[in-house]
Amino acid sequence: MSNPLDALREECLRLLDEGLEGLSLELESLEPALSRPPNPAMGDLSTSLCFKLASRLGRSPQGLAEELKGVMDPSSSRLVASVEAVGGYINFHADPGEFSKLTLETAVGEEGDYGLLKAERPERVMVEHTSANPNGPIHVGNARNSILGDALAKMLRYRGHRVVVHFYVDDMGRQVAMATYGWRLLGRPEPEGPSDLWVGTIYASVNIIKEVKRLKRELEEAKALEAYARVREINAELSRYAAAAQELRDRAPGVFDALLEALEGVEDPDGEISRLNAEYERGEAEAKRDVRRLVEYCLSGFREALGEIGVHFDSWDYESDLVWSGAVEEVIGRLRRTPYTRLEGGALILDCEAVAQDLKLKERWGINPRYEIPDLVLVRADGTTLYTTRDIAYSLWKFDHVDRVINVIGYEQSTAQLQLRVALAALGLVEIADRQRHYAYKFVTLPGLKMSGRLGRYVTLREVVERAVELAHKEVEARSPGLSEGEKRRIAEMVGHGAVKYALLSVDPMKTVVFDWDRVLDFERNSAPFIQYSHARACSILRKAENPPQPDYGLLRDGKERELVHLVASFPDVFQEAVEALSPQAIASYANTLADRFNSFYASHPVLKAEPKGLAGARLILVDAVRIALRNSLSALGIEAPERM
RNA sequence: GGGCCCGUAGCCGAGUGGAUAAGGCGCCGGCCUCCGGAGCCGGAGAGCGGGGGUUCGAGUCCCUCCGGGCCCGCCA
Repeated sequence: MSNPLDALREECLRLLDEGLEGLSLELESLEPALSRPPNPAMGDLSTSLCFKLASRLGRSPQGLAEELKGVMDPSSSRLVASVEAVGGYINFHADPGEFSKLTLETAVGEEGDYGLLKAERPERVMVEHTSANPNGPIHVGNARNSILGDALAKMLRYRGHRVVVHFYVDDMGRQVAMATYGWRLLGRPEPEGPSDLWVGTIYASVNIIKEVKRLKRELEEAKALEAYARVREINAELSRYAAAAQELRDRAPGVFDALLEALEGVEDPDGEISRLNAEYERGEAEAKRDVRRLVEYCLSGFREALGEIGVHFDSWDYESDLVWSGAVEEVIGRLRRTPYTRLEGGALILDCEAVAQDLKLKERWGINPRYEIPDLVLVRADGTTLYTTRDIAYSLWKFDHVDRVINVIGYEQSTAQLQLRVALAALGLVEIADRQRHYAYKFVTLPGLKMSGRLGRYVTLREVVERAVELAHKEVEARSPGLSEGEKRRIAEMVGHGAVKYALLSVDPMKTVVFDWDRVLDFERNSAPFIQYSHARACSILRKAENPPQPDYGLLRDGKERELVHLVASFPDVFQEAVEALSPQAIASYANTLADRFNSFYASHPVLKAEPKGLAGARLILVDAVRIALRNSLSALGIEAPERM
C-alpha cells in the first residue's frame, strides 16, 4: 500500500534540502513540515519554514523564501512542476499529469486497500465498548458509545492491528438484582418484544413502585409535621413518577400493574434486593441461575439491536466471573501488600495520591499537580467489593491477552478510570497503565426531558434505526422503483444505518449531543446518505462507460479536477492520522468534503462525453478513484456504500 | 472548596500555531431536451464567551474572569 502524497512530499523535501544546502543553511532542529495551502490554487504543498529560519537569522521570511526558490531546481523532479515564494511561504505545485497519474493509478490499482495504510508494528489491541448495564435497552445515549467503539475497532483493524472487541457485563450491581427481583415476582416469564426493552420495563417498574411507596410515607410524615413546602415538593415528584408509570403501562400493559400488586404486601423490597445481590456475589445456585437468565435476556436484546447495525463483539466478559474465579480477591491481596492501602472503619482504602506522588504519575500522565487524586475504596466494611476494584482485576486480565487497551466509557467516569490506572501503577505495572486509554465521550441528552433508565424513559436505538431505515426505504422507492424489493430493503438499511452512525460520529466525542430526530433523519448534505449518494453517482457513471478510452492525465488541469486528485491523494494521510488520534470524526469530515467536491465537479464537468477522448479517459479514472476513496473512508467508519440508491 | 470538559454566524457544527475562519440547517435568488435534483450555482450572516499574555504569526498555547455540564460515593 502506498501514499501518493508522500511521494510528492519526499520530492519537495529533497528540493528543500538541496536548496538549503545551496545556501549553506543549517536546519538544525527545525523540521520542514509540509502542509496544504489554504487555497488549492496556491499549490499542492507548502512550508512555512522560512518564518522560523528568518527570525533565527534576523532576515525577512520573504527574502529567504525567494532566495531558496532561486536555488531549487524543480525540473530535477518528476512530480514537482514549479515552486513559488509567496509572502514568506514556499509553495510547491505538482505536475498535474504526473501527480494525477500516480495518484489515480495507485487508488485504482489498490482498490479496496487504497489509503488503509498498515502500521509498521501491528499491535494486539482490545477495544472495550458499550458495556451498558444489563437492566435496560440500548438507547441513543449508549449507542454513541457503541458506534464510536465500533468505528475505532474497525479503523484499528484496517490499520493492520489485531483487534478484539469486548463487552464488559456489569452483572454485579444492585440494578441487575432489582430487575431480577421483579422478574421473580412476575413468576419468571419469558420476554415479550425486544428483550432488553422488556427487562428495562421491569427494572423501571420496580424502581418506580419502590420510590412511590417511599415518597408516600414521607408525604404522611411531612403532612403530620405541617411542612407544606416539603409536601408540595413531594407531590411534584410523585406526579413525575405517575407520568413515568403511565408510559410504562402504555408500553407493556400488565407488567407494571402485576408488579404493583406483587409488591403490595412486601415489607422490605430493598432488603430482598440486597439479599439477592449478596447471594449472587457469593455464587449461590438459585440466585446465579436467575440473575444470569435475566442478564442473558437483556444481552440477547443488545446483540440483536447492535447486530442490526453491524456492531459485533468477540467476547462478553462477566464481572461476576472475575469475582467467583478469585481474580478480584487476588488483586486485593496484591494491593494490600503495597504500602498504599489502609483500613478505615473496616473498609480497605487505596491512597491514590500517595501512589501518584511516589511514582510521579502526574508528570507522566500530564495531570495538573494541584489536583489531588481521591482515595479509592477497594473493599467495603462489610467485605464486599466495588465496581472499580473489580475493574482492576479485569484490566489485568485484559493485558494477559493484548498490548494495548482502549476503554470507551463515559466522561463522567474519568475519576474512576484514573484511579484504575493508578491502582495498576501501585501494583508495579506502570507501563501497563500507560497503555490503557480511557476514550471518553459525553452524553446524549433529549431536548426536553432527560433520558433515564430508572424511569424507563429513553429513545431506543431500535426506534431510531427503524425510522431511519423506513425513511430511506421511501426515498429508494421513489428514486429507484426498478430495483427488486430485496435490493431496496438492503439499500435502505445501508442508508438508514449510515445516517444514524454518521450523525453520532461526525461530532467531537467530548461535546454533548442533544438528540434530534431531524438531524438523524436529514439525508441531505453533511450526512452519510449524502456521501453514499455521491458514491452511487460515481458508480453509475462507471457502469455506463463501455470501452473507456486511454487516459491523458495531463488534461486534468482544471481546478476542480486537481482538487479532487489532491483529495484522493490525501486519503492515506487522513486515515493514518485519524487512527493515530483515534478520531473517526476526521474521516467523516474527509468523506463529506470529498463527496461535496465530487458533486460540484459532477455538475459542471461531463465525464462520458468529455472531449477529447483522452480527457474522458482521465476523468473516468478520476471518478473511479473518488469512488474508491469514498467507499474506503466509509468502510473505515463501519458504514457501507451502496452502488445504487 | 478543588479538579476536568465544553463555549465558533439565528441554530447545528469543522478546524494536529501558519496565508482570506469549512460545512450544514434556516433565509433570499437562480438551475431538470444534457452521466441520478438525496444534487448544483450565487447572496446575506461570525472574527471564534470577555480581558490580558507568549509568538514573526493564536479559534488553536499560558493566565484570568464569565456562562453551561461533569466529577470529588463503603453507586456504577
